Amino acid sequence: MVGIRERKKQRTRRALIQAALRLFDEKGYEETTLAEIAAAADVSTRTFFSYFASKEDVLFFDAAARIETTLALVATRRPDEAPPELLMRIVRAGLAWTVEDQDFRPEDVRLRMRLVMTVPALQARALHLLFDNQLRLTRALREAYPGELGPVEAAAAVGALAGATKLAVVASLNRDGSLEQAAEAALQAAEITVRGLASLGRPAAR
Amino acid sequence: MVGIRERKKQRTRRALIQAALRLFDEKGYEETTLAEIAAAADVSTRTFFSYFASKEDVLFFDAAARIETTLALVATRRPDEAPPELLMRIVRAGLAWTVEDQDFRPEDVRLRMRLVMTVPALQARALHLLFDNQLRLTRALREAYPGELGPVEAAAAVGALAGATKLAVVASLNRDGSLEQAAEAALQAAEITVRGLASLGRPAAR
DNA sequence: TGCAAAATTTCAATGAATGTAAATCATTAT
DNA sequence: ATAATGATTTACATTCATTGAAATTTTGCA
Repeated sequence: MVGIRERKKQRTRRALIQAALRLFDEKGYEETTLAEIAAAADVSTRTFFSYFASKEDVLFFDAAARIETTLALVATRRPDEAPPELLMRIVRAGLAWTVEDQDFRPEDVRLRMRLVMTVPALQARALHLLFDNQLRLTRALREAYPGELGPVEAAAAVGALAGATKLAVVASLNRDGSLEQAAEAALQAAEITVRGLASLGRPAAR
Repeated sequence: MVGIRERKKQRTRRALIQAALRLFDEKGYEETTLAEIAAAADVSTRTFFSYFASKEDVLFFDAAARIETTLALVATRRPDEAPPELLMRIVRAGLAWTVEDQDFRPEDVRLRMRLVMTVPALQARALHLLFDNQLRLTRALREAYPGELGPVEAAAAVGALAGATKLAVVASLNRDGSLEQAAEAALQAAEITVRGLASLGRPAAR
């Protein structure tokens, strides 16, 4: 499993990611060609596609790992734990993962986030991945609460939490920028969602 | 405004849409080339791009009209109307628009929905449009409730409702298929969201 | 009718994505 | 140590979406 072959592949993969990040930063996403990325990582253009399915995908290298982790979390559901509690644990774990990324420099984490938020093609890809994960999470949630959670209820719960946190994060980043503030906004949005939108507007219960 | 010129353009636009729908249905989305669509509508390939910005866009011909209508609805906010009530009105209006499409045959409406749900590129585009609309709706909502609604609260409300209904619709369509049932699921999901996810799991309050 | 603006077509080019066959290279069995 | 094996990479060729520029046609109006 850890032969020269495997390690070389990991090195190439990382080289492609780093090359892409650097070039996207220097010249912009659409202005950077695949040929340039491949050249900067010292592989042929064709080889790029045996590592990533598309130009967009190179920036979502951790997507698979994230969804696996999320689904694994659902399996840790405690017997007395209601769906909203479990989902809140998942939200917090997801935010933590983003804020403290161990594999890449904070600089690169911010760069990636900026790219994903500003380049339409990347935005679309991100939303698509997120959506796919919501579908899978919904299914997993129903399995974690057999008989207790109807299809519409599960979809509503997952969709509402994901939608609220997503929009809160983006709105926060658009307004000021700090990752920590965005995470804080996401948490607030999640709490509002659990409590119910009805609590908005009139009561103003602080 | 209603000169020969305008009407001809509308006819060409419609011809492109219909040709695309037919070909996508017959051969599949990726198997259909722009050249074929243009040929079927009797225009040059280049002309396609003066009507639609991309191959994907031909299936989202009503996106602009929808968002305009939605934003206009926000402006009809009544003085005593709380945010969740206004948002529920918007949700219902959006569902109605989808279920009763006057411009196209129900057959084509279903076809389009099937395409958007199954073709990754279209799914991504749809999610991107939806997301953009949520950002605009969030901004409009804050303007409709000046001083009363914080940025996080507005984002949470819009995101939660949009996320819940979206996932409920897709889950419903994946399970059985009828548009009416999907709309019903969306309404239920919206109500759950307004009431709060906390109401799930234990209480089971019918 | 005849001209100016708008729309369309033609032509050319770029770049992402994919298929294919030849060439490389780590690993394994002899 | 070496040849066979299988995985990877490369070089090459092609398709197709998308865009720019110039040439041409169509339409609205003086």
